[in-house]
Amino acid sequence: MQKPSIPKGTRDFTPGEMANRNYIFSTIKDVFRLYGFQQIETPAMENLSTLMGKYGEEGDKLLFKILNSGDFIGGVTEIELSERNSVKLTSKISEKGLRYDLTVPFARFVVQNRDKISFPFKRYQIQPVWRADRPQKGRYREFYQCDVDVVGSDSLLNEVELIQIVDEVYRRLNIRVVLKLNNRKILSGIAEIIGEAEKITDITVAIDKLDKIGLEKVNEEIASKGITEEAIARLQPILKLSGSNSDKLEQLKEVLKDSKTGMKGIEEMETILGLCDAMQVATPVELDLTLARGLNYYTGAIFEVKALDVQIGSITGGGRYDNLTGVFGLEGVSGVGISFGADRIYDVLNQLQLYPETSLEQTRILFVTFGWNELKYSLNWAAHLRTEGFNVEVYPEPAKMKKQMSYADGKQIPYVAIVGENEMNENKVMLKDMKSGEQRLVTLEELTKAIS
RNA sequence: GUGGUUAUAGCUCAGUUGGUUAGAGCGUCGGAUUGUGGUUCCGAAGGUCGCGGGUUCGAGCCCCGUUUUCCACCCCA
Repeated sequence: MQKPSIPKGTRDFTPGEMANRNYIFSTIKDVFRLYGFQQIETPAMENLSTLMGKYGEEGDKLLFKILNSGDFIGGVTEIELSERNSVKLTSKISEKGLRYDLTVPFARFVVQNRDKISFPFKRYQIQPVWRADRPQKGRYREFYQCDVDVVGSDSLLNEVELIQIVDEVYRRLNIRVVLKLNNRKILSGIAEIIGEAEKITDITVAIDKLDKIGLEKVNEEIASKGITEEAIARLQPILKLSGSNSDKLEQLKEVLKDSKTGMKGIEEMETILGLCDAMQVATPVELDLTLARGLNYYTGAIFEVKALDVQIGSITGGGRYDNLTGVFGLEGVSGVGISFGADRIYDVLNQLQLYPETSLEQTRILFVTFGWNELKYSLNWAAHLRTEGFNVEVYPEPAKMKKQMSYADGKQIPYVAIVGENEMNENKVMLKDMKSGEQRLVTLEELTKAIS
């Protein structure tokens, strides 16, 4: 007999775990709806041509590819096989892949369904994504993203609205967070000012590690990318920025005054921060230049949310992308969006034990019986109670009392209706409150009242 | 993809320098208790020690390979 197992980086969820996960999903969904976002779904698999090249070279490697059906090796020549070039061979034997995120499929969706949607289009999407990553803490190969995006509107109000959503979701979930904010235009301005505009990616990736590896190592890494000493020297004041958001912006204005792009970024940042103040966003919003991660397509604001009380990667992230649909042939549509990492939020909630107590209770009352006649009798009562909106179960066989009662206990069902001959004759049931242990003989009407 | 780490009952874990028939707690099932769960007592089922190979008279323990777990790097939710 074989021992069953599941692929690495994937997980099963028990009913208890699902109750907790659904609490997260419904909280997030409720807030999304509060701002008028509408739900869409896209297929788990996309054509590889849609996915490839959208996440950089690293991303392509992390895509799960689906083997073509049937004789997938048939069209491959001996020469191609003997070359042993996996990348080349992949395109011959696989044309579909599992989605890597929700943003690219969404871009595809917008382009393909442009006749059915009007801008600004506000959608949310809660679905699993897959990455062929090596699993570790807070990192899975299958995990859920909860995306909200607005496309077809340049207004910075959209950024602010997303921040309000973050604020509200984490307020409802009772998680203390900080929202880090950066702007790609400011980063571009920095690269421009130090005279290394083409090296912006190398520079930002290195800056991103400032917290982790320290100033010296960052400088080493930048130098190793072939950036001149002079440029590195000019970068130093930026790396050492400190003080409040407005302090930092003042210092940046001085440094970036000759960069049109950089100044535009600062202006955007000031607008967003100003509006957050005006909207009384409770979550601390922090200008953080080291927040440089991000997919290649961010062009304006970049967001990241970190939990304050649990050490885990970011639990929400996103940003503005000016031309995401461009690769699919629809130019000039700007979008901004964020993604809540449901599985990391789940880990945070587990660690902090922040679930509401009621989230386990599903069934309100269980009917426990002594014989098949009593069972039949109970089915009628149950049917009636269900029309009243109660979640009701009838134990499917007249098993031993202990067995039936243990079942109620295990599922934490708060009420049990015990039905024997005496109860049937009186047209009543014995209602037991499982918490207090008290029980009394009641009519259907009294029962309805007692368990509401 | 790189480096380290882990794997023993459904779960959490013991298991001595390599030595007979691999243990515990929890859970499950049965009984004490034929109209009463959560407490208690008794009992039972359940393991090719991740898998494959090697060393040895003898391997859960040592060696090699492989898969898996967790951690760090790369990257990311």
